[in-house]
Amino acid sequence: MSLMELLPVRDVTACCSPLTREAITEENATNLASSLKALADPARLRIISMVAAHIDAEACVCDLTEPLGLGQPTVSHHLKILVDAGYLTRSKRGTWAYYKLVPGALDGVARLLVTV
Amino acid sequence: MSLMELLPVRDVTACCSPLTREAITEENATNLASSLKALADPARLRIISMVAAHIDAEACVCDLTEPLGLGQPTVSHHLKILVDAGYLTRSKRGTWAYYKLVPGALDGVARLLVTV
DNA sequence: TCCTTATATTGATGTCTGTCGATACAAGAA
DNA sequence: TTCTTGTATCGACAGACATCAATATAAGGA
Repeated sequence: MSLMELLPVRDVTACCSPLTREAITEENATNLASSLKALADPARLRIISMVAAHIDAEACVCDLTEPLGLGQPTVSHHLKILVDAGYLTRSKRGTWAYYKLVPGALDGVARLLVTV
Repeated sequence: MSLMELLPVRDVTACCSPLTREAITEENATNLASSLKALADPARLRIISMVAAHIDAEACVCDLTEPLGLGQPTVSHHLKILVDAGYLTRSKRGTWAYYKLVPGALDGVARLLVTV
């Protein structure tokens, strides 16, 4: 239920068939809920969208704080949640930390929701 | 940010293209986050899965409380959130309230997440 | 070495959320 | 009408969350 015990979304989505295809287990429901919770915040959705739209599809913290209108610690906090959940990767170059989308992560979640 | 001011998921997903296709607006991010938040709970994911798996793809509160292991007020609370978010419909017949999936609601959310 | 810059972490605060027990409401049966 | 049953709402409580200011860490430059 908390955002702290997080299985990477890749592992969460590898396990099962779509929600409405067969009854989900309690454990898988807990894991999927955690992955969705990591996504279910306006700032984090915008971060994902901004990273995808940025040059080379990567962005550093300094690219995000001003357009988000949030403090740097808050942005770092959201980025950590997205990395821990497996939606973003972090790579440090010099003093900068660059964040990129994990290919297929969002698609894995989408696959579990779809009904067709 | 709260679960209380909720736009039906149908309206949320009608508005925009996938998250990673173009930068999402602040308002659309807020709406999508609310729709995802309604989904991001183990009990509610299991409810959706159970309703889909039930006979005639509908279920009443009494069908859900025991398998969920939650009290009746708690289940009613979760159902209200899912109805308000536009994932379920409620129809009352006699003393029973029957809940059904809203066709296409989950697919609308999935469409916004997908990157391909 | 010291300074500067970019990022992460810590601690605190107000708000939100999931759950329950108690109660209210609704509808059919006696 | 009264009783019973299924569901909804209310009030309370503990835990979780988003945010910030302050501080710590890391890495390059002078």
